[in-house]
Amino acid sequence: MPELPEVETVVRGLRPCLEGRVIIGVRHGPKRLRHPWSPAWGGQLRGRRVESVERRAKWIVICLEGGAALLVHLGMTGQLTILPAAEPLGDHTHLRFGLNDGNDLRYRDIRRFGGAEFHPDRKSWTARFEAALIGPEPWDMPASLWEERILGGDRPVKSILLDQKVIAGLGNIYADESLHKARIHPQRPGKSLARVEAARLLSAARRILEQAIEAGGTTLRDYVDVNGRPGRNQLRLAVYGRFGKPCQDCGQGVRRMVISGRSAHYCPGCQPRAARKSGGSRVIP
DNA sequence: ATGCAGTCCTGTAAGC
DNA sequence: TGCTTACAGGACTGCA
Repeated sequence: MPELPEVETVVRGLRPCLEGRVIIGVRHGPKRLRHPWSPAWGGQLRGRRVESVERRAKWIVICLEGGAALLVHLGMTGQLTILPAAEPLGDHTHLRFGLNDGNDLRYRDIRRFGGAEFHPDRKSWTARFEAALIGPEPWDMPASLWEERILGGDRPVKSILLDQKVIAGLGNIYADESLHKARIHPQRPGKSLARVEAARLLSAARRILEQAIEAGGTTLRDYVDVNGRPGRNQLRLAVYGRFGKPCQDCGQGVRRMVISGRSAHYCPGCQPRAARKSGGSRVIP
C-alpha cells in the first residue's frame, strides 16, 4: 500500500528516467479509474517535456514545461514503472505514456483506487491540493499546529494520524509503526495525550518515515519501485502485520483491533491504554 | 462542525 | 476439489 515512503521512492526513481524526456504518445485502457482519465488529456500532454518530478503527500507530481503537471495517485495497488516501449503490456495496465527515448511510463493498478490527472498550469494543480485541504508534510509540521490538531481531537489518535487533512503521508502501516515507536495506544483519544506524548509521536512518525524511505518502502504485496523491484522496509516492521508475534522490544504478543474500520496493530506492553504518569522515564533499548 | 460507516475494486486465502 | 466468502485500505460521500 503506497504511503509517503513508497511514493517518495517512486519519485526518486522517476527523476533520472523522466527529467528532460518528451512525452510523445498517450494511450489509456477501457477501465475507469478512481481518478478517471479524460481522453482529451492525451493531446495536451503530447510534445511536452518533463521538467521535474516532485511529491506532495501521496501524490506524484510530474512537472511539465509551461507549468502543466501530470498528477498520479497510486491508491492501493498502483504501480508506476519505466519499461521499454516494446515490452508487452501486462494485466491491469491502464495508462501508457510513450517517451522520446524509446521507453514507456506505465501506470498499472489492480484495484483501480488510484489514477492520474492532467492540469494545464501550475495554478490548476496547486488549487487541486488546496481544495483537498491536505495537511503539512511531516517535516514541515509546526509543533504548535501539531499539538492543536492532536490534543484538540476527540477521535482515537490512530484515526487522527490517518487523516490527510491533519498530516500528509501516513497510511495504515506507518500510523501503526509510529504509534508503537512513540509508545502510544492507538485507541486513545487525541485530547488524552500529554504534550510530551504528542511531540514524541511527531518525531517518531518522522523517524519511521525516514527509515522506510532509506529502505526503499514497504512491500507486503503489490508495491514495487519504478524498476519493478520490491522495497525492504517490511523486514523492519515492529507491529504492522505481526499479529500474535512477540514484540521485539518487550516480548509481549502483538494485538490487532479495528479502529474506524481499519486494522490497528499494537503492543499491549509498550503501548498501554492509559498514559504513563512519568512520561519519558523508561529506558528504551 | 465533527466523526463515523459505507463505498469502490480485485486478488488472495480461508472455509465448507 | 471447487466454489463461496471475508479481507486488505486511501480517499471520498453521505449520514447522524
